[in-house]
Amino acid sequence: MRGPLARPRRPKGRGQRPAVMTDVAQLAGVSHQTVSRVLHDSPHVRRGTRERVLKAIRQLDYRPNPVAQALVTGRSRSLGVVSFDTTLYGPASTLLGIEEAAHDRGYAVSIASLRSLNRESVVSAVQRLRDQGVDGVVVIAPQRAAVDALLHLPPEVPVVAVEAGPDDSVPVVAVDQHAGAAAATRHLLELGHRHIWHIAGPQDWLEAEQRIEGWRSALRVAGAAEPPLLRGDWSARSGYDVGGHLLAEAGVTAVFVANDQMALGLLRRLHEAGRETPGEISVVGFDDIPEAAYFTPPLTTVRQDFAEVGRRCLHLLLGQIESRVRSWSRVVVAPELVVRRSTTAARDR
Amino acid sequence: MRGPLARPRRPKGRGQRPAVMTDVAQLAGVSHQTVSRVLHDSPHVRRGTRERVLKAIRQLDYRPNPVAQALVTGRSRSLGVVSFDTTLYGPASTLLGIEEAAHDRGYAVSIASLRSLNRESVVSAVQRLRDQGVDGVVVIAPQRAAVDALLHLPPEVPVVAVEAGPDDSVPVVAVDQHAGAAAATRHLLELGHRHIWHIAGPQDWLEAEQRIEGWRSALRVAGAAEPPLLRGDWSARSGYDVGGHLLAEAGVTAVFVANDQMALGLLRRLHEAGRETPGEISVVGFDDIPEAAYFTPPLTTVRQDFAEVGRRCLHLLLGQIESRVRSWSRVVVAPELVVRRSTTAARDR
DNA sequence: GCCGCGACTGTGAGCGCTCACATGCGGGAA
DNA sequence: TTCCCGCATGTGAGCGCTCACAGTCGCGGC
Repeated sequence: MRGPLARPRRPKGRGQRPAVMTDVAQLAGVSHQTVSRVLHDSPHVRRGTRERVLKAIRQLDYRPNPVAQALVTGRSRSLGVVSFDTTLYGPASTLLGIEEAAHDRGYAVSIASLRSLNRESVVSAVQRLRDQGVDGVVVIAPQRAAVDALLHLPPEVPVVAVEAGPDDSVPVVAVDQHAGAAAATRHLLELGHRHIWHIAGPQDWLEAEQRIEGWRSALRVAGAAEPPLLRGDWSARSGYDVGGHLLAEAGVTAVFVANDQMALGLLRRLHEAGRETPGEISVVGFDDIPEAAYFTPPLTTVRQDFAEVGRRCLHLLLGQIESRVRSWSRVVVAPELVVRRSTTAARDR
Repeated sequence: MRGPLARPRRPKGRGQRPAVMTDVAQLAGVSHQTVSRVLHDSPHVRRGTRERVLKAIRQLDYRPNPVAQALVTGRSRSLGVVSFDTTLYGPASTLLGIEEAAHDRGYAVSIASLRSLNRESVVSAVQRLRDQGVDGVVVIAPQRAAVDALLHLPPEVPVVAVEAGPDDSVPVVAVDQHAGAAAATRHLLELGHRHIWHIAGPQDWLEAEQRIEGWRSALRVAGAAEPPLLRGDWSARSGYDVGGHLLAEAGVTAVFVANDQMALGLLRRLHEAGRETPGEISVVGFDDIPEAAYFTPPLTTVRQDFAEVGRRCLHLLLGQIESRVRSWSRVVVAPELVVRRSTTAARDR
């Protein structure tokens, strides 16, 4: 365990070999079991004994070997996270939320990133983590393929998913995409816009679909017409490209874009075409990435608390691990509309 | 190891307990040692035997228990990464580069994120990873404090650092900040600008200091005057704020900003003040985040290949682990100026 | 004065694997 | 034929720890 330089098994010189439990026991004049009890705060240790052991531990700078512990207990106190692209703000923030919460609870976190997104890759990433000894896994991969994969997982590994749609197979933590999208749409409607266009994310992303639904339902409730659906791929480039089509349409005054990057691309496109935002066209994004407040114009968007999602995932997962039952639950965190300057009232009409 | 649901030690029912090496040995009619040999591609196994073993492995869906392997070999085939804010594009990309490369080499990756940045926090993060059993650690924390911490690490743990300044204590992988900054400055100079301002990052960040040096040296070479140094904190907000000061100065026509986010803030500020970019003021950023191409205007910036940095780190680290020597080296990856539309020739003069 | 019981401590096995070594076997050199 | 050697395989110890159980000790009750 203690690393490459500790090799030569049992260097006779006693020199630098990290102390093990027996060393502590010897120094304290007790058995290894007593040391273990002290380590685990067992009540049946006399005060004096405990103190002697503690002192020996300090003296030898002893640290329990987690690998040995894991071998015997069957628990490694480590978790795995599989994620698609941790370079993206959302997943990165969720990951950070998980990591910090895990750390606080004494768990380590291993990551496995997916290069491609299909059932197989997700299953094998989970398997890899599993083989590596983690006690549980959280899957950040809100795509249909990933959800599908979750159903094909060996049932004995505790799993929690982020945004995994309505399947009841595993516990899920999700932001209420529907509500967020509806709020964005309503905001535009309330400003007097009649036709609210939507640039959606890719089809296989659940979040994209849910945002579409939220948009639709808000439109329906308001009795507003539903313009044709536009699709991007989350990138600024795609927002820019789709913006081109939008420009070709007459009378576009309001667009709800499924994420901030695409909104940025759209803003750029509109600017190039000399269309004023929000003067002529109002734009709402989704996510509230840190840069959104400094776009031109500052972007009205829907904030998702990714870190909170991460934290919730962790708690759910630990609950599952510690209770040893594969429970089912769905935790929803609320999004928040943040109004900035990319939206304004519809002109006259 | 095999997780919570495998508990009851030795469930007599043989039922679902994952197969262990002995099971395979029994089924194949060989000793456990032969199974181990097959697993490690030892040459001294007769072809027929090997095949029987392989078949048994498949039949039982046997997978070696990595925890047991780690216990006996003293190697866990896992690496740790400590990083400051993995939500930022740079660290996130580097992390991804490391993870993918590690995966390809059969190593797992654990993360430890730093909530605050000081010597102590870095040391304890490394210690934590270490205690958890990793074979080596890469530190992504290009701040003075982190470099300082690197010097105080127990010498027996293999470490590689990202951007850790000129100290010769640990191997380092870094982008050539000096060259990048100089290229950016030169670009502006070549466009005919006389006064190139610089908005730098925070003082304790090595990258910030190196970019300042690059800027200065390019100025010096060109015999250009050096305007007062401005400081931000990497955030768009700070770029916006510092932009305010810049506005107060007369005759500012060119600004080299130490990262893209601050450049975004500056762009925003200039826009609000009605100053045209690049017409009146040219702006260059640093990093080339994916959004930079869609800023208004598209940002001229210096691209850093973060993923490559991650990959190089990994190779250096594995070299160190596998050779068991703490070598020293410094790998430099070249940045690249990418010219877009936020810079243009100085007007007349 | 003896039994029993709780508080404290020790003993040994075993987690699943690898390492060092022992053993068996067949074939070419002497 | 005999011997030796190298290939193929097996054996046993032990990695550092926890679990289950087995003491040991002192004290109150009958």
